[in-house]
Amino acid sequence: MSLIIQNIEKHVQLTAEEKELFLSKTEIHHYKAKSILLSSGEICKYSYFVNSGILRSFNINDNIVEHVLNFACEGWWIGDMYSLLSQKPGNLFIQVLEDAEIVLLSKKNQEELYLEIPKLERFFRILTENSLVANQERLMDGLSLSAEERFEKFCKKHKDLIHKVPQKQIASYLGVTPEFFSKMKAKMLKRT
Amino acid sequence: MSLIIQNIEKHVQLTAEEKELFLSKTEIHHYKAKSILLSSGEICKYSYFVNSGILRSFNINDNIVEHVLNFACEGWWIGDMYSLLSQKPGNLFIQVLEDAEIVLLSKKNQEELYLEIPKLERFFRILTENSLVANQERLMDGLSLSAEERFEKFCKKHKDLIHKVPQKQIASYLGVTPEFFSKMKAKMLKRT
DNA sequence: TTTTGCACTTAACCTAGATTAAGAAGTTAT
DNA sequence: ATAACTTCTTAATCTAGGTTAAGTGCAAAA
Repeated sequence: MSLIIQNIEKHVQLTAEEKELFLSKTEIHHYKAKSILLSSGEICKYSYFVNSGILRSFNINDNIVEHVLNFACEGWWIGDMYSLLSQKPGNLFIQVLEDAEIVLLSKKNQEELYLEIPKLERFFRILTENSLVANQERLMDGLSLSAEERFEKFCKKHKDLIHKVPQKQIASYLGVTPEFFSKMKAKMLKRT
Repeated sequence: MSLIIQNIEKHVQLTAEEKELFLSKTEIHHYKAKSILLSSGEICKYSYFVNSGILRSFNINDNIVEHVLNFACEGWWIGDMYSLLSQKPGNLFIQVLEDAEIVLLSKKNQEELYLEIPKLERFFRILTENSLVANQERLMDGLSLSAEERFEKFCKKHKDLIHKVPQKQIASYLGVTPEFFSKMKAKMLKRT
C-alpha cells in the first residue's frame, strides 16, 4: 500500500476505485540532493508529498540570508501554500536536502479530486488544520521561549532530522545564526 | 443579511434553506469588555465569529507574561484551534477587548453541518488555508524582520486596531515588551 | 472627591543573540 | 591525493531589545 494512501486513510476511508483515481492524478519523481523544486518568484503548481528523502522550504531575505520555514521528510507534505492557493508568484524555495522520491499533486488535479471525491475536501481540511495548529504553536514558542528552549523542543519533535540536515539549517529554522547555534550547543553539552 | 452568512458566501453559495439551517445551529451572545470566553486549561467547545466588538486570544507563560496570538474584530473568526480540534484542554485565553456581539458555533454543530451541507467542509477548508498562510507569513516576519518593521507591517494591516486596543497588547502581539515598544514608537515619530 | 489601579513613558543598566573574522574540519570534484 | 568548497567552531566586539525602577496621566471605584 503506497505511503500517500496510508497517509490519507489516517483521516478518511477510500474505496479501491477512489484510491486508483487518486493515484492516477499524481506523478512520482526522483530528485537528487540539492535539486530545487520551486524557486522564489515562481507560481507553485504542486503539493509535494515525500515518499523518501528530505526537503525544506525557505525564503531569502533582501540581504542574502536564508530562513527555513519547514522541513519535510518521509510521510510529510510540503509546498508554498500562499502561491499554491493564490496562483501568484511566491517567495519560497523548495529544495531537496537528501535524495528523494516525491509524489506530485497538481493544483488542477487536486481541485478536480475535490469534486470527484468530496471526502478529500475533508482530508485536506484536516491536514491544513493540523498544520495551522503546529504553526501557531511555533509562533507562540518564538514569542515566549529562548533559543535553547526552542532547540530542546525541536530535538524532541524531530529526533530524526538532527543528524541528517546541516546544523546551519536547524539554526535558521530556530531563528538564530549558525555561529550562535554552535556556541549554544557547546554550552548545552558542557552542562550535561 | 447577517454578517456571518455574507462571510460564508465569499467562498461558497448557500440556498435559503441551507442558510436557515446554518443559522439555526448557531447562538448569538453579547459580552462586555473584559469578559473571558475561554480560559487556559478548558476545552474549547465553540468557534467564535465576531459580529461587532473586538476579541483577542493569548496565553500566559509560566512567568505571568501574556502573549497575544491573535486579535479578531468585525467579520473575523477566533478560537483555540488546538483545543477545538483535539478536544483536550488548551492553553489559550479568549477575551473581549471591546463590547461584542458574537456568533457561537459549537464543535458538535459544526460537525453535523459538515454532513448536512458538504459545501461547508469546503468553506472551512478555505478559511483554515487562509489562516495558515497568514500565520506562515507572520512566522517568517518574526524570523527576518526587526520589531520596527513588524510594527509598520502591523499598522498597514490593522489600521483600525491601533487606536482601539491598549498598546501593550500590540507590543505583545509583535513580540516585544511594552517599555521597548514605547521607546521604539517615540523614536519612529521623531524620525518623521 | 479622593483613592486605587492601570496604561504609558523615560531612563539607567543588562544580556541574548548578531556580526565579523579567522581557522579547523569535513565534502566533492578533479 | 589535492584543490576548492562548504560547514562548523571559537573568540572579540557590538546592539536590539529586556529588566528594573520611578514617575505621569487618567479612568473607575468608593
